[in-house]
Amino acid sequence: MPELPEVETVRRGLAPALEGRRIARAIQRRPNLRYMLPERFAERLTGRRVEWLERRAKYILAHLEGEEVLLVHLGMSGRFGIHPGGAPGATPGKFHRDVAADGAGTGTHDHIIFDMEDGTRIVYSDHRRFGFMDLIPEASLNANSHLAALGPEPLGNEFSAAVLLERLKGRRAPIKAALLDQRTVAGLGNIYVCEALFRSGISPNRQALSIGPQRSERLARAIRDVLTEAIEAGGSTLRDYAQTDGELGYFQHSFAVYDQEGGACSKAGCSGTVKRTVQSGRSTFYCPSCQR
DNA sequence: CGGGACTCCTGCCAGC
DNA sequence: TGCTGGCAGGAGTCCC
Repeated sequence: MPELPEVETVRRGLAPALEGRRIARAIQRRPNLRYMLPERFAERLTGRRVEWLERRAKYILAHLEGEEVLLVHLGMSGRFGIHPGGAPGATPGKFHRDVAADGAGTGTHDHIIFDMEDGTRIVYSDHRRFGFMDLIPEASLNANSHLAALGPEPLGNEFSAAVLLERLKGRRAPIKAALLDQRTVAGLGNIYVCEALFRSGISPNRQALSIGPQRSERLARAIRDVLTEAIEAGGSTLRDYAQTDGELGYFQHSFAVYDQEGGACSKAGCSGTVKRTVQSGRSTFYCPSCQR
């Protein structure tokens, strides 16, 4: 799933179709995603105007009219498709049919559908169903269990080398695991952790507590740089992820180590080979020769 | 409490 | 061609 850059790309893709627009009808095609959907979920969304879209870590927050927030996590395979004029009723002669003219929203894994008042159909699909949605009062947003423990936004002002250093202090876990923990820094996932560690020349096996001010400086910069570049590239496209418009991000062509097992290390002057190992059940890619 | 293993679900791909 | 096992961008829960 999408990590921070992919989620940000999705947010940007959805914004023009949702912000300031009303949901004429929401449809839920199953009672649960990863978790049970809230009571009367579709009913409560129907007729509501979306004020604005925000991203926090890997979450998309749709602030709704009426002081409620639709919280969305894409999990591993969640995606939104936007179909202009795809809603039933958008085309004369097609009124009150559940199926859009182009069939959008009828796939096995099309779980949630938003028919906007301008006729745009927005379809949420998620074949692995690790994603989820919730509907929560605006006032309790910061107390929400999904959001409360999140670490600093790596692209925000609250993140710095000093903050990172503080958050790694005393932690015996490998730095790779510490960075995947959303309480350390919010929004990183397997790809960008591998890439940031490579850029900063830090071994994924190094204990988090052994990161000093200098390495923290390099690591914080690498995290910011790699995320920024990935967002500019429209995210990374693997297997089952695509942007809202079906276009593909292209940052995957810039991976230095992720999924590059056996490849030559791209660091200038390094003759190492990219290695794959497994840490807490997840693949780690790194160059043993220049990452220390 | 910190940290690691296991789990949820489905699809795809390599290898036999 | 068809089956099987392994793997996938996440993260909550359980257990030591």
